[in-house]
Amino acid sequence: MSKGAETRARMIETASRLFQAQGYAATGLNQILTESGTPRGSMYFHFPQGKAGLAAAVVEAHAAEFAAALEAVVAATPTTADAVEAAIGWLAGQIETTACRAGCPVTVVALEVANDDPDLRAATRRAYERWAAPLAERLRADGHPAPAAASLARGAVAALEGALVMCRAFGDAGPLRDVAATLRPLLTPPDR
Amino acid sequence: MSKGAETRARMIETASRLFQAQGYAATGLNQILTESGTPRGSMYFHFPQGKAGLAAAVVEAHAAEFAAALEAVVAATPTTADAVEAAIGWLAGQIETTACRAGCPVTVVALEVANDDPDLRAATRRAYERWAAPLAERLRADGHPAPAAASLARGAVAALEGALVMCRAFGDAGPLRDVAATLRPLLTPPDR
DNA sequence: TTCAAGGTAGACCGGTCATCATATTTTGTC
DNA sequence: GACAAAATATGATGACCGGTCTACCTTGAA
Repeated sequence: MSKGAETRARMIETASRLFQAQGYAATGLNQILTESGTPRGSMYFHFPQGKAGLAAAVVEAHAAEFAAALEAVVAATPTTADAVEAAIGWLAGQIETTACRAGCPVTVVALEVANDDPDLRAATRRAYERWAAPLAERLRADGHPAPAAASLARGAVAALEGALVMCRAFGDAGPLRDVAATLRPLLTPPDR
Repeated sequence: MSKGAETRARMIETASRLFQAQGYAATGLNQILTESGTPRGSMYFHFPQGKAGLAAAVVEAHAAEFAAALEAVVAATPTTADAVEAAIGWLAGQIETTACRAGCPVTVVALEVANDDPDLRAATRRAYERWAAPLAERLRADGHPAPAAASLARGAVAALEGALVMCRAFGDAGPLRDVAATLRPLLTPPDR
């Protein structure tokens, strides 16, 4: 990785963390620069679209990272229910070790910016679709017909995202565990 | 209603609408005052805690309104599944008539402010609990044991909230319908 | 080593932000 | 009508905002 690419990655990582903890509009570029130890001049070099461009990169990075994690647990567990539960276990760990400051930057950007930035709306949509895809595929392999599998996968992603928000309100990972219990009977194939 | 109380109510209603559409930090007090046609001096009179106090009033008002709506549909429908579906139908209508600018101000405040304001965190928690309560009660009446009913009710609320965020990203009410389909088998009593 | 491209440093800009303070007006009760 | 409480009007404050600009430095390939 070149020095510039490292600078860029640090900006994205710090922005993601701050967006998760406190939202998009409340996170100023000065804070991102200070906490990442990166220079202002580089911000506009790497992200010519400015703050929105940075947000797009954050959404894309998080989408890829979480999609990879879901694909990995789907490949490593016998049922969709087990995969989702593994993902939830990981998310719960994040919530607990960060005192609820960890969440989902895609949800932050969708809520705060999507109405006024069609590109960011599309980016957040792609992120959610990307997360539903491995679950839907697995559900089809479990015997669900394709439309129902896709719908159930999206429902599961919605439940996860809602649970993350509620963990913020409750101050603990309880809601994620509620969602794990809620989804289990739906994601377990009938032969189990 | 006195003139002052009307001013206060207009502030809360406008703030709620703007928080839903664009988030908390991106909504400045000037915009709230301009769009509600209310005076700046009155803001600090009615809300001595300032913007946070206004947010607390928004959360409280929305919690009460949606709890009342849930209680009404629970009382008017034969099963929990029907009640949740009626609520989802209403929410979908809001999403569609506002081009996705309607959402949930409690989720906005939880995401953006709860980490730095313990009072607002507690207020958002109470709101979610208030929404889960009528569902849990109904699920108990359907035969679910109390701990499972409470957990499933919270899971359902999480799914609803996540669906609202995803509607923002998708630009339509599709995710709410996915969640309705996802929850139906879980909320339908075994004798149906 | 050279040099072009990539990347950085840092000052500056006009604008917005939430809050505060105090004088004034309005409201509501007796 | 009197009067106290409620509500409003309005200007001011210091902090912060994202973006721009230009000179300069660093990197990486030939």
